[in-house]
Amino acid sequence: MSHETMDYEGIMHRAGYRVTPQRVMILDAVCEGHGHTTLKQVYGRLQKMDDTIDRSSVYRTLKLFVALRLVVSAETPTGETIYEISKPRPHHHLICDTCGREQEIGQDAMAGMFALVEQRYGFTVATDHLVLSGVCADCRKEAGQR
Amino acid sequence: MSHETMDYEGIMHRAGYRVTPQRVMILDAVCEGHGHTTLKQVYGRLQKMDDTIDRSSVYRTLKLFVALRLVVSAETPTGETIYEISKPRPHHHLICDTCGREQEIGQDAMAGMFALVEQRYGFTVATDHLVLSGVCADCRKEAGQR
DNA sequence: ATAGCTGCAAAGTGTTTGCATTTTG
DNA sequence: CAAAATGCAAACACTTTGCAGCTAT
Repeated sequence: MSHETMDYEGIMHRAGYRVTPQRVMILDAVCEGHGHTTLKQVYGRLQKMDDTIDRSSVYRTLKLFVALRLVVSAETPTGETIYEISKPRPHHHLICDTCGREQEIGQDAMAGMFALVEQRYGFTVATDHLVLSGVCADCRKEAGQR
Repeated sequence: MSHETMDYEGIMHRAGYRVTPQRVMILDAVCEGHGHTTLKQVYGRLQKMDDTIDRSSVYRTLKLFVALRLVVSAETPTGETIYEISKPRPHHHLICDTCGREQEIGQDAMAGMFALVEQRYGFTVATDHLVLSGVCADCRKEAGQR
């Protein structure tokens, strides 16, 4: 879901926050990531649009967006924080250790595991954006040929 | 597995690294965490044993231990890096958002999900130490009573 | 003996905060 | 107009690095 298809202005307004050009640009920049982006990448994209925007605004705004659930953040196994426009349905990611490619997978791939954890340990999982690392199909095929 | 039950000296030695008192102390301090610890906590414990040990040694050593697979590291959903003595079998953790308690769960809880990801996307998951957040059984019970 | 490790100090990175000024509603 | 957001600069926290001296093998 790109931010144009969601009522981000309404959400921000209802929560008592202002819609400033910077905030719109930052949301745009997150969208342009198509999937994950790091804060660094967001900041880089913003520089091209308007180089007066400050890093601290990006930090503040991203944090706000996550609080408002306009944006989701997650930690990769290597400790990077990544941001992404919220989707109507929770989803997760696979990142290939070899080629670095990222792939999105649906909540249904996790549903069984979450249910199992709930059933077995009585623990209700809230994590809605997992990142798994491993080796993708293509890279494994290539590795096999060698 | 506490480090006393594994041949850490042999592992280090075979890999061409020296077994120094600092390294032994750091491994001890990770052990004392019983489950997760942060670098900060490890450093705190070390201070009580020997306050001449330097932070940089802790950073270096922890990194070495992870490379040697004596210690496993993981990222929590909040972006903290946690360390833990390697266990013979991979396992994962549940952290309760409400009470903060940590619970260990076996690989078998994930096995089905990993297999599904493999089958459906051809992606071989390598992540061997996941941390899920959510609400534990006790806290949910309490919340329900209110 | 010597390659490797440690502590120290300094430099990097990444992130947060206080405040004057500007802007939104 | 008032409240809130921005940019700036400084502070902060976390992590890495170069190097001289020390230590395990």
